[in-house]
Amino acid sequence: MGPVVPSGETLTEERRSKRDRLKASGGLAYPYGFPGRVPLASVRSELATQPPGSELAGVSRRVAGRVQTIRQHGKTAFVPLRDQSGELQLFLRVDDLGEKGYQTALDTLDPGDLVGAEGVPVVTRRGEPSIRATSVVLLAKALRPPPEKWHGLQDPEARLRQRYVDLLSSPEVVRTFEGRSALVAEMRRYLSAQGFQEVETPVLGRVASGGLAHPFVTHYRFLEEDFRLRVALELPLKRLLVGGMERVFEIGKVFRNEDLDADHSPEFTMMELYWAYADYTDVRKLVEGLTQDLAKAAAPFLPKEEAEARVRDFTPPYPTVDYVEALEKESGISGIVELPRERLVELARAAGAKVPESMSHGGALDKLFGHYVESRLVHPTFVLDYPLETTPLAKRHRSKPGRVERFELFYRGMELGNAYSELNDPDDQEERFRAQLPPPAAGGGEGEESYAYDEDFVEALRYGMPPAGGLGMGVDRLAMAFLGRPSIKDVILFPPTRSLKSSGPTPAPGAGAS
RNA sequence: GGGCCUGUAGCUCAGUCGGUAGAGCAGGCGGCUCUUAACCGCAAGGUCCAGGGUUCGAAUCCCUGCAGGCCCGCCA
Repeated sequence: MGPVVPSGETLTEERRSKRDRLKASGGLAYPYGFPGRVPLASVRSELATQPPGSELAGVSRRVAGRVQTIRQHGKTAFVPLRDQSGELQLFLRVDDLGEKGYQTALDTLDPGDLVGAEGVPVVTRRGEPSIRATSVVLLAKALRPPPEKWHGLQDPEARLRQRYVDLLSSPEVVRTFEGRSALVAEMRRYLSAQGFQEVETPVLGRVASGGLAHPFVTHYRFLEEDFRLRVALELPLKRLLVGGMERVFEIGKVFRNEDLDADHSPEFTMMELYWAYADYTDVRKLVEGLTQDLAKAAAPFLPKEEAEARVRDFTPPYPTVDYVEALEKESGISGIVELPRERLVELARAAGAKVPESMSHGGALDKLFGHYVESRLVHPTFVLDYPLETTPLAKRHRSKPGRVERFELFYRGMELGNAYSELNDPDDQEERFRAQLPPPAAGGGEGEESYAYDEDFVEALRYGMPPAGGLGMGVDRLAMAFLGRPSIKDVILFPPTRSLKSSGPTPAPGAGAS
């Protein structure tokens, strides 16, 4: 005997030879389509009022889907199929298919195969809606077996690395992504109805600004220049306000060269909108309307009680809290924002945050805010009016000194959106960018993690940007929030994974330890 | 980056005190003309994540590495 063949390859070979046998007998292993096919759910609903043991006499339907399992009983067999609409079983009988056709079907089919069938809609004596097939054809052979039919694919790593297997075996995962799709479609519809135009701005740019993040850097050979992938959509969109577009939005990927965890992914989808002649209070009303709408749009994708609870949660108006008041209240330290930077750094460290010595006053405040306040904001809540130095692109508050007109929307301790009355004074903008540059002696190698100074943006402001309100929302997080998923990986189809290194012998560090 | 946990058949999982590998599903063969995780019988299927160490003997104990999950820290 030859070397041991791994059993996984044996399974693949068995399936391959079934396919080839079909080909040899004149069948097409991979036909070009299956015209006239109707969704399985439509046949199911046609049969909804039919009593057990009856059929739609004289009717013929063509259906297609993936074989879930094959229950064979000698001269009859039941083959449940699944398509995107749902499930329906084929009822195969020697009497309908003939000896040869019946045998061929059972000899070639395996769970996981994609098949087409034609036949009469019937309800079996046991009451199961079915197609009593008069013909069955293989549409594509699955050389790999599907995961175990009862438990599905459980290995969390495999579910990410081979999302297609996760999807084909787990309708509820498909459902989540259908829900995400519906949310994004509703967002587009809503904004469009409010008069916003969707635009597309560059992913590649020389300066990655508009957000606080490490950019990904790449190289454009033709221009012989390094480019950065955008970390936010903000600055190009505001340039459009300068140019005379009054209501714009963009939904697109942004990239931040940072850690991956339950609510962060290095590439994620952002929606930003800019609204000329409005301010952050107008934007707040819009966010209430939009999120209320999204909660309703998500309802069909959730269990009834969960959907109702979510719709209740997102019934405006949402409570508002003042940033400083909330921080003072939760931390129990009055006058906290006036404390010197060094003291804030101490406090943040005492609260368990990892804070570099050089951290700015605003940065330390944000740590404290995150620690004391954010996790407690369970129901939708607007936090208003952030300290000036935390927010270089927002307009100074009209009545609260040292603050900007900004709000963030929190839900279940997670930030869903961020909005400003947009700063449109070019001189102030220049100054605020400068204030954000890393402290000269700080070092720490974190140089890129600041609001990069976008010179051309300041130049654009010099031409005059109308007063405006702006908003950014994390689309992935919206999907998490409205679809009730705990991890951002649950709403990203193909999340990043580490590469699998070849598992050759690793050098033994303490080689030959004796 | 720190802590805890996980990795065994294609899939889902057992594996006791360290004694040389198990089940279910899927697949193969046989049976069965209304099943619903169909059922019944037979046979087969393994790089126990990788490398090293301890030991007469390692899936099991120790070390290192790889991959993943959760918690913490951090950017949304």
